[in-house]
Amino acid sequence: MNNMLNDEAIYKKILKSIVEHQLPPGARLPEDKLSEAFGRSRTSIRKVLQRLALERIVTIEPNKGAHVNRPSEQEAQEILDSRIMLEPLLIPEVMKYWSKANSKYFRAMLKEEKEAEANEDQAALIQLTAQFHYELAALSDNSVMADFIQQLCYRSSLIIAVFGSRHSVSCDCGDHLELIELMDSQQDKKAQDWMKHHLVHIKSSLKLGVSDGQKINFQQLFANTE
Amino acid sequence: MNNMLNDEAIYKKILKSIVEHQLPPGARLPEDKLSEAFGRSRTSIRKVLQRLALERIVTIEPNKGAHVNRPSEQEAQEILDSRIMLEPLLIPEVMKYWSKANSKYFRAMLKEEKEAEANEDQAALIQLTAQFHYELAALSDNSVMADFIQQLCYRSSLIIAVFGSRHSVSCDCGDHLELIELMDSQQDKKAQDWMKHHLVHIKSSLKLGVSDGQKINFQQLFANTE
DNA sequence: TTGTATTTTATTGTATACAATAAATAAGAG
DNA sequence: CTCTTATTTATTGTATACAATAAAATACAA
Repeated sequence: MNNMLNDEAIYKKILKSIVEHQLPPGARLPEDKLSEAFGRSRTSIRKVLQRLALERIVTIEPNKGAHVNRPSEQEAQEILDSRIMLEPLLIPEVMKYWSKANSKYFRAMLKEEKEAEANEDQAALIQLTAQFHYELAALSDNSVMADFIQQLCYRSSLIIAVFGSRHSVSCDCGDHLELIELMDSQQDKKAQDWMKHHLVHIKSSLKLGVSDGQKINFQQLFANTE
Repeated sequence: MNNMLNDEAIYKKILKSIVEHQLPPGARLPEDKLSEAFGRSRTSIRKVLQRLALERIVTIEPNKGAHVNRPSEQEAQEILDSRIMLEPLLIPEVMKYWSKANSKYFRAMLKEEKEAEANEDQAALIQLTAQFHYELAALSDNSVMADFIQQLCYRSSLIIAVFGSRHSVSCDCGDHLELIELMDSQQDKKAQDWMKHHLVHIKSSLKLGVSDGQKINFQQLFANTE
């Protein structure tokens, strides 16, 4: 049962549901419904929602409550641009401590990715793709940077929900393997370049500039074509 | 009067006091005392403290409440290393939009810094030094990065409180002016290098490796020297 | 005294009650 | 019927009450 989860556990459950698109951008998160679902008071739920809000996973509007954040086009670009700047920069730091054990661990993760892909388990696939990036960053000896990257990965999941094509999420299982191989063979510069291109590719796969549901042209949408 | 400040205002007041070292690292932040001081219920105060905790300005230990964060040596290094990585990277972005108006604004800020220095107003000096860095970052067209830098600047203020020499805080009023002049004359590369050296200099001015009160060698300290 | 056990005090953790606000519905005027 | 204005309903905002925990002070035995 869900009974008597602590705040951290509630936080993780909600976050997971959002990252895996079970709770899509824009979804309302009413305090009393969640309170009932988790068997805790609204106080605890509010605490969790406020945390998610500070991490920009959720937005809280005064007197209107919490919703899953729906990133704007600008936010999407800023987040991807940040990742394009930062993640390649961390590669050399990661490679300093790169070991056989690391390689094995990440190859196992890629296998899971492949399985999720085979089973068309979209939720698991999204989760694993993000995990790959932030666990890699966590191998650098700078947890301040790693935590920031992790947050950007979670936010990227929202971006994909809003602006992603099918291509955005499933394209790069093969690609991730390439990186591991470059790391194994100590090719710093190539690994760094790979990461940059990988992220640029993800960014370019987004359907930016399509004004997703914000200002719909009803004239065009319902034009009489009979 | 302080009566009826909203949460944001309370947050800013507490943050300011911490950044300016009125509330030093390690200081307790009891909910009921703050609640009384601001004329609001503990609920509001808790919300603010939890926000500060997520921003790593404050630490909250279960059943022990909130204290102003006392950064470890490792945390200090990670934060400074992050700034050394990131702030020079943002300089080109900032320079794209650099204008006469910006120059004027920042020169005015430097004037305030000088005044604070002349009046030996340590609090104002610390605040202005941090402000210089994060307002500069805010000129880049990436608010995600700018917000992160801002947080690192606030955390740096804690680092200086713990590991800083007098030198750390007051050394670089003249220096900041040099940067503005490089920006005015569009010397991208030099401005970038300057920023890196500036931050490296700040880092090296810290008294790291002195184990500040953590694990004192009493044997050595009270060795009989008579 | 010194060390342990017990009580007291101070402080945080959590739930709930009530107030305030926004959204949805219903009522009434033109 | 349409638009505006009340009224109701649902939901969030805030304060407070009480429980749980940790720290401090006291009492007691060796």
